[in-house]
Amino acid sequence: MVGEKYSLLVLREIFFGVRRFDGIARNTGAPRDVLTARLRHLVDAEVITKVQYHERPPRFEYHLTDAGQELRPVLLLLTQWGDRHLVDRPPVVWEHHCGTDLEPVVSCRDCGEEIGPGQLTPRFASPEWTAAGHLDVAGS
Amino acid sequence: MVGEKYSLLVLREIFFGVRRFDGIARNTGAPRDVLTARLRHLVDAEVITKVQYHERPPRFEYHLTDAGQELRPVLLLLTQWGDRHLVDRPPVVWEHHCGTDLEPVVSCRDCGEEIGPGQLTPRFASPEWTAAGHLDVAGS
DNA sequence: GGGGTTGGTTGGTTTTTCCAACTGACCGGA
DNA sequence: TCCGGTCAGTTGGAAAAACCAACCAACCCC
Repeated sequence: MVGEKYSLLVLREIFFGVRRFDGIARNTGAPRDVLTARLRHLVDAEVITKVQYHERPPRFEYHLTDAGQELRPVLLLLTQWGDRHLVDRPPVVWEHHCGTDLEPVVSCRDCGEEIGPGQLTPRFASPEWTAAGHLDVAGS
Repeated sequence: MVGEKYSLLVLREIFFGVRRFDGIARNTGAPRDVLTARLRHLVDAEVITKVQYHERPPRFEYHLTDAGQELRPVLLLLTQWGDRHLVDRPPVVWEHHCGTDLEPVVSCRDCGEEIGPGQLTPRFASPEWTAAGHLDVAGS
């Protein structure tokens, strides 16, 4: 989903409130035909929906579904990472309704501790993955 | 960075502990030449480093830098989203050192509240963005 | 000495992306 | 009524990227 070029940028724009074809095209720099394909794909994946805002000619806006809304934390975190490592100064800050500039933190629901390195071990659902050498964590 | 095909998958593998070329190639399904390019790119971006583990012939492992480690929460959250919306059952769970299966939550550092829809408003660093109609949030 | 592992590179084909131009249906102003 | 602009795409051809199978060098173990 997010591995396709521009799909994350498209979502970013929609999170900003830019919901129309031309606006998204301008802000992402995506070629219009590629954008058409991406939007269709995101609609198919039920991340966004096409909402008609004008009868004739038919004009549409792209709105987030509930599933799409749940991607917001991912974007927020990715943005934070980019702000820290890729740019000098954050080009945009999100103001939280508590009045401060948002700094998102990720923590464990159960113990409340913030996630840091060395706290996690993966456990795989089906043993055949590892057995087939398909995911040989050990041998590396 | 993450928009390029396979780069997120490569990082996932390294987070799993798969650090060598052949293992990453197997688990991601990336063509070897593409993988070569991605790894080089990630090294250039200082997300991972090439660590020699054998002298002759020279053999390398790819390890996360500090910046790379900080991408882990992003992957965790993205995985959580995929588990919820794209697959039936999570193929892998991360065990937190507190003893439970990790469910990551994102919250505001200042007020501690979990991030939900409708709590955030964007503020842009340079007004020319909006002024140029380059990012016209309003007009949509 | 034969087979397997490892970390790539190479050459040629297929798939995507890119880009500029075009379309059709409107709207507002002169 | 004509002219320009907006909007959401579509089209065709060129450029870039991905894909794939084969190859390579330098080991290792038996």
